[in-house]
Amino acid sequence: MKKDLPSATSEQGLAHKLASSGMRMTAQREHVYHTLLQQTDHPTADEVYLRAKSAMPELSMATVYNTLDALVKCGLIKQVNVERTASRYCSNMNEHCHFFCEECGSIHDVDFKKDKGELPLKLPRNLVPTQVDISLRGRCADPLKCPNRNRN
Amino acid sequence: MKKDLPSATSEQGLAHKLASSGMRMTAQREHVYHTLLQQTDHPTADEVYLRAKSAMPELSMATVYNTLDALVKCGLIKQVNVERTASRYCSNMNEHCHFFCEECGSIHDVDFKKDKGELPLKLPRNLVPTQVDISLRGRCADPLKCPNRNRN
DNA sequence: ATTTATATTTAGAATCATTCTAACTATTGA
DNA sequence: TCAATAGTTAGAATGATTCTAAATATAAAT
Repeated sequence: MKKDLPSATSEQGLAHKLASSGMRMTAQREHVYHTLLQQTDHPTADEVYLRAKSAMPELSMATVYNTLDALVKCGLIKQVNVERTASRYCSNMNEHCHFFCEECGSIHDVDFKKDKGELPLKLPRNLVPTQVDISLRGRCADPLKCPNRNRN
Repeated sequence: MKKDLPSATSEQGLAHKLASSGMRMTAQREHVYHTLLQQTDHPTADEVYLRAKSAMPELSMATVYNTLDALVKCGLIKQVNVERTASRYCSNMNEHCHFFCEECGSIHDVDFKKDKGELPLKLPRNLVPTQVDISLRGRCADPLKCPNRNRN
């Protein structure tokens, strides 16, 4: 399995993006961010906590929540809410949306087409959207064999 | 203000839809359903509880939750999750999506265009969606004057 | 009508994810 | 090196929702 070491690129990107939101770079933030980059499987805060804690045992849950918030605010990760259970976090920052398999609980990224025109909505002039969210639910081809079964 | 009495139509629709999901018609369910029809403003479970309770004081919160679930399962109402706070409920069953104003907290229904083609997604063959959800966030023209300010 | 089986309601306890608190520690800039 | 500020921590608190177990209502079958 390929586990990238913290790359200079992502470190600098992190420090820079944090700074430009008036936030400091810390060991915890760096570590949580890299934990997210290593396994791009839409973990919950709790899962991030468990993964990150193994290499940084003093890490607290509160810091994980704080850091995830910070990273979302910096535009380095996305918060994914396809279910009403715990939020999940996504380090894929390409524009995409999410498919939730109701059978196996996995979440799959779905890209937009190159030329995505306008959405077919009768949007009144008085409503000005800054964000559009599309989410799909259904089943993957074979949920029982899904490699992401209950984990993606 | 126009408050429709329980119409024969909606009562029968309710009884029938409940029955076809193997559920019984009860006074509580009827009352909660009509409470939802009377004010189509995306109330939370708690708000439904307060409104419904005034005319049926013995009503419990648990029953409101049970009933809302039942109505969602019967296809008589929709659960709306534009925020991670309490779910809201919508009795508009025309196909539509929701706009959430981050300024005033109001939720507005947005209809689809007649001919909504396909969504511009690169959907892999192995993912079969049964449901597509679009949600918008932004601001309404004048959130301060929004008639639905913090309540819609 | 009575009985029986099953569904529903209820209050309150329990749960889960998340946020808050207040003391402590680290980082930055003067 | 010090002061100011930001970040971390454990644990308590919160809020929405679900669970529990006893009481009640409904429907179906005598």
